[in-house]
Amino acid sequence: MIITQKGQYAVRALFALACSGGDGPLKIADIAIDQGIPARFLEVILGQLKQGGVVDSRRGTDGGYWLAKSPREINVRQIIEAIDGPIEIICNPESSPIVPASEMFSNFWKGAAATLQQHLDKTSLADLVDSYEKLHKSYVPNYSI
Amino acid sequence: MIITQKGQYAVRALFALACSGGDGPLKIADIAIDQGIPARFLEVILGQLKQGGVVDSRRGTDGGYWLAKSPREINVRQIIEAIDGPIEIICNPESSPIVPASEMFSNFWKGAAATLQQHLDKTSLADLVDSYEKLHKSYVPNYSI
DNA sequence: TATCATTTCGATCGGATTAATCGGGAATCA
DNA sequence: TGATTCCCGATTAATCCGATCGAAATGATA
Repeated sequence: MIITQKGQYAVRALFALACSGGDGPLKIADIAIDQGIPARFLEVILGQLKQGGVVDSRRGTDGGYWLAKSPREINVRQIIEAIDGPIEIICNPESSPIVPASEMFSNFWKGAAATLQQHLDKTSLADLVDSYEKLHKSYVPNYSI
Repeated sequence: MIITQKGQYAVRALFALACSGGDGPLKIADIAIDQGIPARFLEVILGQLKQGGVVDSRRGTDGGYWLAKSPREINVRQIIEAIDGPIEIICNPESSPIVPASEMFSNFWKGAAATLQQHLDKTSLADLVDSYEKLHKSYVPNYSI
């Protein structure tokens, strides 16, 4: 596995917030049921996303969470990195000995990471909502010839 | 971390075999020193690569390992997958509940994995040797104005 | 055939990381 | 004041990964 479960949960939770369109905050419990995420774990995740400035929140009876920016301005890479830290292909332990080919390999893995980062960069929450709606529409049977 | 240490070791070990140019097998101990890999761990890795048909080996006094195919025919993706299994962005546990957006997300992560796979696909062992030699040549000081 | 060097195989261990949970405290609003 | 909800720190539980070990099988050589 490359991206942690926690990171996936984060994307799903924000997707739910984006879908709600911003009329009133969404409660943890509701998002959890909606997206099949353990509620208590989602608490932790949303807390981290708030720290990262991706969402904002309010307590109390009509409390809950909402997106801090527009869905068009939030991309998947930002979400993942707010949760799991920088997206790397490899993590270079301090102890790893330097051999003649180390530099070449380091460059190579950096290049691989870059292609992945770019791909996640160019997908925004709005894009996810779009693809979901497109996919969902195609389920509606079409009987016109 | 996305690609395991074990996978990295595998690429480095095969790089060493590719560099040796195929004159006689290379011993585990030698590769280990050359690339800074724990020898005992390299045993496991090379065993797995043999199962995957990437290398071949012989025991005894002049034993050791060699590439089963030409460096041009072995790419990084094959190596990684022989060691760590298929390159996925996410691993979907059985227990994960299905929600309406599950299919959309599944497609999305598959797409992300595909870009990474393609990048690793198009880099062969021969390419790595080439980049290493190119990089190494640049270290030689050039005093001609 | 005897011997030596080397690969081969399976089991295992500790540590790190991750997933998830818990209890209680603090804000918000009616 | 009370109900609701977020907030925070600590803790457990489970999994995975890197690495190691001992002993057996095999091949080359003399």
